[in-house]
Amino acid sequence: MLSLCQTVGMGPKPGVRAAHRARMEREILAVGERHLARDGAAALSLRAIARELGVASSAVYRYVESRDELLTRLIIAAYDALGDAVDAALAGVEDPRERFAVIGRTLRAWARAHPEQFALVYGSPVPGYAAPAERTNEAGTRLTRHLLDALQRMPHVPGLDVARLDVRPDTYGEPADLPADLPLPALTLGLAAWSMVMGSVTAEVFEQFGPQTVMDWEAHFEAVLVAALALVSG
Amino acid sequence: MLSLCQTVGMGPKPGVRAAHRARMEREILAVGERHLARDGAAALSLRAIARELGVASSAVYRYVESRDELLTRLIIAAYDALGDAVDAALAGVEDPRERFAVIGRTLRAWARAHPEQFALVYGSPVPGYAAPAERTNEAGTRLTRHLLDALQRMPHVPGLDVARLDVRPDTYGEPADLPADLPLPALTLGLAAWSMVMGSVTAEVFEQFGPQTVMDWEAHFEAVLVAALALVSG
DNA sequence: TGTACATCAGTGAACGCGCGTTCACTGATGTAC
DNA sequence: TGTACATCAGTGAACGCGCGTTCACTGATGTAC
Repeated sequence: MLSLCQTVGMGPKPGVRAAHRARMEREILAVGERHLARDGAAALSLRAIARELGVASSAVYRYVESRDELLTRLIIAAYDALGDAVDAALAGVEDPRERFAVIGRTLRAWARAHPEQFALVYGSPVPGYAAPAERTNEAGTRLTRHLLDALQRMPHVPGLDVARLDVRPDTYGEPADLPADLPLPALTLGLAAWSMVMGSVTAEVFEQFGPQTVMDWEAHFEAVLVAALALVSG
Repeated sequence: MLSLCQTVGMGPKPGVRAAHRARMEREILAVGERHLARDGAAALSLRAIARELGVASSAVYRYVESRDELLTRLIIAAYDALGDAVDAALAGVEDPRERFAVIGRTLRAWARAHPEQFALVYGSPVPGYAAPAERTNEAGTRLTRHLLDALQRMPHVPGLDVARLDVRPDTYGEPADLPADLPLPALTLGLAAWSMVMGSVTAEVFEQFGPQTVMDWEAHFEAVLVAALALVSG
């Protein structure tokens, strides 16, 4: 891989060191992800990671500024893993209603496969740690952008009399990614529909409904998607 | 209070000790709640509680079996605080649709006032700790019982063509509290509507929508309640 | 009412653990001439 | 191509911290006669 880069001449030649450094950074992140998945964010420990890598605990500080900085990287990695999954799942899907459903299904599948990562980004915040928005924002909004795009492009056929939604324009702000031409009721119902999807995934992954309530989550979730879409788009 | 009990003759007389013990138990729980609110469940520490009470760390073990047992008590206390709030708010409200809305509003108000308690019971699970269901179940289902009761008694006018909900009866189990005479589509839509409410509260309290998206959460939440009720009950 | 004994609350020291982070250091890898 | 110097990776010891939990103990509160 090193020689390949040199042969093809891409960028400054990496050298043995740069290659090792890149591999080490990847391994730290990978081990961190495994520990996260097993023990949760609060228990994430640089010493434990060093131990597993067979290296002195101080060596990790060559690659990572601090525990909190590693947490930040793990958050970004989680957002990106989910974002990549959504990108892949959306490929070739044109109909915006179907795109909404695909985003929901992908979120659910990813959350089930990586519950601790899901908790890290969409669950309760890690106490004593606040992710630096300027580093996480870009990865964190990938899913949201797809979602708002789909909402904007689907037909707006509210599933209820919108006059009953007593919402004024200044209820919502103007974040960078919010499409300006999304009519107000569609925005309200879109957020509501998405909260329904998120709430369902959360209920399943965190087992909020207690035992013996929902037996077939797959079927229930498909019904939730139908209801969510009916709300926004008829 | 002590003398009162003796005079009225309720049960075995408490004595100075019993009174002190009861007060101590209350204080430990209260300090625990404050620490929980400030630092989160993962940081809950018996030593810190003892320190604040001005007592040797070992003394706490007279009243609490272990850290995990205290966590269990705090979970039950949180469920009960929310349950009490819901009970109080529901008093005098007859219309089941309004009762559904009141439950939602109370949940939101309580979650905003006690975000860490909310996270403890409805957020990501505490790693390395599983609440013993036999102790938490009763308090944990108080809200659910009110909810299912309201769902059962409200008119069932689905907000969409129920034929599109391809849900079979065996999608759901038969937990003790699930009313048997709740028709299948109403159950599906009820859970979906409730997920929407929960998802909205979670989004607000955990700030999942990013900055500058929803400015007036109060107004947005009222719209969510309207949408939720429209889904189940027209 | 008074005394002997049992129960309980709280102490303080200790065990053993893991953590984040720093620091002076050795040895290997790169770079400039 | 060879040499002198700068950079980097990794070591191991240390600092200071907080934690849960146990244990033998003192002194106060209750109970039975």
